[in-house]
Amino acid sequence: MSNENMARDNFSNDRRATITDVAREAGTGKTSISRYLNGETGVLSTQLRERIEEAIAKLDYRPNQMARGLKRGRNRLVGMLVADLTNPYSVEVLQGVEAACHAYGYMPLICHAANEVDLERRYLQLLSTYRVEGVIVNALGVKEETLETLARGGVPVVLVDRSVDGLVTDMVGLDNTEAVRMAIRHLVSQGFDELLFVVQPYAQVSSRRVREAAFRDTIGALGVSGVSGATIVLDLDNDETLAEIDARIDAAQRRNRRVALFAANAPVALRVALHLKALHGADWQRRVALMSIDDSEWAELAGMTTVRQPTYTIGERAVEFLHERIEGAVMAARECLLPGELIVRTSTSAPTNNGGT
Amino acid sequence: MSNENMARDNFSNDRRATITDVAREAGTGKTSISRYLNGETGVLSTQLRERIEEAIAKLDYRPNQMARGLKRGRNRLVGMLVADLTNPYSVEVLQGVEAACHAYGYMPLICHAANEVDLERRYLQLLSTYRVEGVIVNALGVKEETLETLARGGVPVVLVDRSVDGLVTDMVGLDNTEAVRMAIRHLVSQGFDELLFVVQPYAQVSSRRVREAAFRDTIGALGVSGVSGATIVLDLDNDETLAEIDARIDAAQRRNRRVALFAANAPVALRVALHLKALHGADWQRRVALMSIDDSEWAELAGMTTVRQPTYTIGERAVEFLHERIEGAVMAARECLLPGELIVRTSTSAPTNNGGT
DNA sequence: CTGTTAGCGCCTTCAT
DNA sequence: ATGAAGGCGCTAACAG
Repeated sequence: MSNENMARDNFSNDRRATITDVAREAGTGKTSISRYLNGETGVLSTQLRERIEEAIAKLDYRPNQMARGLKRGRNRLVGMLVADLTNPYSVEVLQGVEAACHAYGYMPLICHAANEVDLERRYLQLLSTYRVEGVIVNALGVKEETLETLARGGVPVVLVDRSVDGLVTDMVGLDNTEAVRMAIRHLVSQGFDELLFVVQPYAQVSSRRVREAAFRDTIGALGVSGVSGATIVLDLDNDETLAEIDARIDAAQRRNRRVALFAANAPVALRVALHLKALHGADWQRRVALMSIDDSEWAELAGMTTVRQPTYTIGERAVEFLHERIEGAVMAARECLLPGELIVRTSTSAPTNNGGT
Repeated sequence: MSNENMARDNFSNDRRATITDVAREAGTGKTSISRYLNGETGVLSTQLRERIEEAIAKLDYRPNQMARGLKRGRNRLVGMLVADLTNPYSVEVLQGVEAACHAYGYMPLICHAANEVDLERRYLQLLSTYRVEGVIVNALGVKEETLETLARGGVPVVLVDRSVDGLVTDMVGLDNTEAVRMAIRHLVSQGFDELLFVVQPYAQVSSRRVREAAFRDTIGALGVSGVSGATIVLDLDNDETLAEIDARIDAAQRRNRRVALFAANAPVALRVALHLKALHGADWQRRVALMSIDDSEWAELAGMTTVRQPTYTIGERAVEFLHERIEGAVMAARECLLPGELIVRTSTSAPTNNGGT
């Protein structure tokens, strides 16, 4: 037997070592190994412990989590279902989730629904079959029977960013209402008096609805001050809906209004920016002001004012909620709304009131 | 008992139903249930099958994957270790991986190392304890003992984008050499004659080294034609290294050279762009040409020329390789280098040769 | 302090 | 065509 293979080949060639192998190697029973693994130290004689450590090292033994989970009923797995990893928001939340999971000793099982309801359902079922101890869900929003089944089956669920109709669970996200107010306050203070809120079709996504409602309400309350606004629904999969934006801007500028576009999230902002650039050329930013919720990486490059979400904290908080639930806490569903932060950049500085034609 | 609870409460209240419960409910043995679950249809009488289906539905039974895996030795889990989810490249590769995994019936366990070696190692170990059947790794690049242990332990490993010193495994990524050549060819054809290649410290990341080498070689071969170039190492965590870029540009322009910056990847491109913007203002793009490898979402917005990587395909191919290996294929390590695609935009159009001062 | 004995939920011969 | 029994790797009572 070649020298370099010695270490691994001691016992049966390929198969990973099991607790039994270790016990045999250490000349003891499986129980002691198990105790050692579970940190029940101090209950083992020093010499036994040493023998065990040697055996483990020699066999390169790693306890099989599946088997442990099967036995004790908890596998430390938590599911994290993300609607769209393409959205930087999700990735940032994810980072918070991951960090918190590690702190609590969970292993996050990340699933990416890619905005497809079928995938969402499929992953939810999969998570269920893997017996995750809890699930953090950035749901697509559609009433998902599987999700409800999970929740009713005793698996803790905490929602992120969006709530789901008819499902009462913990939920954590941005304080959308206040965020929108903050943004509008800023725009108005900068002298803009015609605000165009651009949002994707609400579909079932609660945060979009809430943001739009907040926009409408705030504008309504501002009516007397001469500030007006309107909502434009933009379908990212349908370029034609972009035309309405142009029309609105045109009309307003013709009336000599100082127009500002307010995108409900980063994907919308990007699409709008691309469109405006195609329309007005490289210096489109001098033609129309644009801000958005979500502080994406290119916002700084474009000098676009944004409301940054406390994404990382959202992720952390979600895990905290989940952890409490997993530990057995029983209480009414909680809602955690975190404040956004206004990042002022040049895009909303001087309302130059540059006319239309 | 309230009516709405009837469905779930039939058998013991909370615990998920097990195969035994189903067998009892269907008035048969566990074996038949198992057979049904494994699609050994045609071996079951129609009526038995119906009874089983009813029982499963009634109890909302889902087989426990952990238990199955424990028994048959394969749990259909594959690990996907991502160095940095913040990099859109990774997310795109991920999508290919996910799609392919579904096609093959694998469940991808996604782990995010967040550029931390400790995390990388920890996740690798975790994946090992969960007995994944294979791992796709976008490694940090450092010589990772754990990775080697895994591979030698018989777990198939496929590397993405980067290779790891001293580790021979399948690997799939961009054809960096050709990509760089293509880019340089483009720049030269556009009239640029002073090319500055900006890359992060190579550290252990093979793709960076390869790209830089390709740049140096290609420029070298071009020497006669009056095209020159240099490599600038940019540390994203140290703003001071940006100064060198300015100095180089200045010097070259003073010599009346037509300068183009060539970023080795998206993060570098973004940092450089931000810097240039801070330095030259909103119309920085008229002052200096910038292109990059990686076609990030803001590239279109900035009108930046790029080489787009076949990210999705890379992910798919990685899973294919892994699958073959899991199925037991034995052969020498393969290397799959996919071609990039040049996306020409305005940033590299007219080398206006705008002087320095 | 340490070892023995039952299972966890499922699959797989092996009988029937 | 169907069921009974044993065991995957591990933990958790019980005994010693």
